[in-house]
Amino acid sequence: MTDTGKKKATIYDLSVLSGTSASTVSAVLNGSWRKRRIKDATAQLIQDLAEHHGYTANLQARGLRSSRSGLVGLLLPVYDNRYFSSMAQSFEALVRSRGQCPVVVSACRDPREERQVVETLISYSIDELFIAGATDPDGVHALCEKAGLKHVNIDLPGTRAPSIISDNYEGARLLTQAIIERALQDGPLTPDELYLFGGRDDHASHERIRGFREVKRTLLGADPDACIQPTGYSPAMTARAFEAFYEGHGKLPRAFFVNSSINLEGLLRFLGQHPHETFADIIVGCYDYDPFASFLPFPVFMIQQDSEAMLAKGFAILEAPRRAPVTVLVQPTLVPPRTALTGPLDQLSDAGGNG
Amino acid sequence: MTDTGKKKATIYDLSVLSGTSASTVSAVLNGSWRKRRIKDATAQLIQDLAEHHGYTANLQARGLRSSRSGLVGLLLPVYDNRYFSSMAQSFEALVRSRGQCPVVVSACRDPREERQVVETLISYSIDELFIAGATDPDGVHALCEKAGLKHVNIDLPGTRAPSIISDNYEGARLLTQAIIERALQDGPLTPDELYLFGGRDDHASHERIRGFREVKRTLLGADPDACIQPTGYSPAMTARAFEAFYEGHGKLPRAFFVNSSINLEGLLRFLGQHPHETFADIIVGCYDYDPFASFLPFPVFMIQQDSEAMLAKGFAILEAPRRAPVTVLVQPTLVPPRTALTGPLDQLSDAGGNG
DNA sequence: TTGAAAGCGCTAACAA
DNA sequence: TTGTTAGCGCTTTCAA
Repeated sequence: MTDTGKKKATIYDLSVLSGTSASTVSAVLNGSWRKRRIKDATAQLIQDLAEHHGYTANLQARGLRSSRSGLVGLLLPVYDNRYFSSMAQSFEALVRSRGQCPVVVSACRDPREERQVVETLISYSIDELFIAGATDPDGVHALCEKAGLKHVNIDLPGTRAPSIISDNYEGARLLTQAIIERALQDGPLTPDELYLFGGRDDHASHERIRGFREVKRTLLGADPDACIQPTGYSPAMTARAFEAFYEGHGKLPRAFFVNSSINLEGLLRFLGQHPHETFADIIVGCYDYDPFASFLPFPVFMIQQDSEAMLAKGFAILEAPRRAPVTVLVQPTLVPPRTALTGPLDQLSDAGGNG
Repeated sequence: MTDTGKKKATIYDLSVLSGTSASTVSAVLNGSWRKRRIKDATAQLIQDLAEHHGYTANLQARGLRSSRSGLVGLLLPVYDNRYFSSMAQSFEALVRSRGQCPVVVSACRDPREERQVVETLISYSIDELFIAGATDPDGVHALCEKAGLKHVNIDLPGTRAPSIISDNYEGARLLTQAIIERALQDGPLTPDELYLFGGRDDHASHERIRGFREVKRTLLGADPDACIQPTGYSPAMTARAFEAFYEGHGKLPRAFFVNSSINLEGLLRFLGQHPHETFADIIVGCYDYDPFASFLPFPVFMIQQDSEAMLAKGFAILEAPRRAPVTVLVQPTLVPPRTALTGPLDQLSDAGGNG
């Protein structure tokens, strides 16, 4: 780091300094020198020089030339909840451990934005793309396909690309069963005392609703259609749905299944408007894990999805020679109330973060 | 999008098709054509052709040539908590609204990793860097300086670069006062009933501790040193600290200040090991905002930092002609218990996310 | 109003 | 074991 400023050193600077050619320098500095049979002494000299002058490769130039970038992308719908933020956290570690550079982007569940973002990533010649939560997976797939970009869907059942999805049906069954069993401890439960809130017209919601209805019918004998209340994926809309229900019925259902932690935030906004003693005896199941939600003043069962396993499988599939549009199911876990699990942060040293 | 495959179209393909030169195509496609006085008809023709063939610029080539990339970086310590994930969310929106491409990376609070990540970003010729939570801001600063990369520190008091920081002192005062007032409702509070847990040897912790002690001394008349319990920033370590305290005293303090949401997660892990009735009457202040924490079964006061304002100020500073290493203070907000605020997600249409 | 040409920093044949 | 050379796709003078 003696070079105190000016412009960044290039392989040409180094070739002059070392009295070798640029291609020799290039080979030494990008690791391909062993197979180019460059003398150890030459390599050593160049490496020392590079170190001394604080050389770092211009990755845009390298990428331009080799049409690869060392970048691996993760496309998220949003950052701001524990499911996706912990997925991003795991992704970072995984990609780094493979010597590549993770790039996380979000597209706000907007199909236009999704395509736009993916095009940008393609323009940077990213090497692989993990798609977690696109509203239009097949549109994104088409772009990737066209650009020859390897990609997998994470927790998203695309029909055209390999997909690793959480077993939403099984998870919903687990969760529904847990809610019912818990509710039965407080006395008999009639079918119209158990609702499902949240979700939208997507695959995950369908599967979860299917699992919910099936278990409910089996255990409670019936499942009136009115007990399914889709609200979309937004805290505000979910809060309104609870408010409407409350106005109509004078209370919340005794027990309910909430389709995601975002919907659960909607419940909180509703609760914030009312004394919580009013709802002291509700029982909630949430399809998602958030450590704080686990300690709310009523029982909250949660389903924790194994995003680390999904990502790992994703890499495995991308590495495999044949990449048929398979669908891999990953099993989620039931988390009982008042359970604070460890997360990806725990793998860091004195991990955690300010904030 | 008629071109069904093969290689991506380049400006040369388009120049042949349009019967113009590559430089004309380039100018038309990068928006500089008005000032190059290119005929409207020519521009239109080329744009149609580009559209038709699904042309997208190779950003690595553009970046290589112009040594800019359109990329704006945000360096986070970690993703997985609401403070940073919501900062990432705001960052995305802000950068996109300026027509640039946000790149979020994390460095796990590891100084080596931080420098490494920043070097990578520099190698991609990113245009600006927001540094939120580096353990070694001045080391990072040196790298940026050397590369001529414009950067600001967010919630981090670097001495060498402009810094926008949350007013930790004032926030801690607000929070401490709120805790004390609330505790006094349940009866008199002695100085040894109010503790501070969490934090480490960093600027933010110092400021918060200073604010805490000052208010405590003013309102309660004293502040024994034993009442400050630094635990580092990790849920696991914080949980152990609470466990140790509990073993020693047979109870938790009546009221305490927790230094971050990560430390608060540590409290949860501790609580998960004990019946919560035991702690039904504790009063907690948390320096950070998490919507779920707001509804825990005991009063939780929180401080919400205004990361959106910090980022916005950051952009303003980067745009200003003179960039002295100023320090800008941003005021945080006190959030009373059972208050679920809106977040950056609410600015999306039917926002929110699966998971 | 447009084109020709040079070159950003790097990689990878192909020669030597 | 190493050097020469020809680009990767784009921007940007400068000349026409």
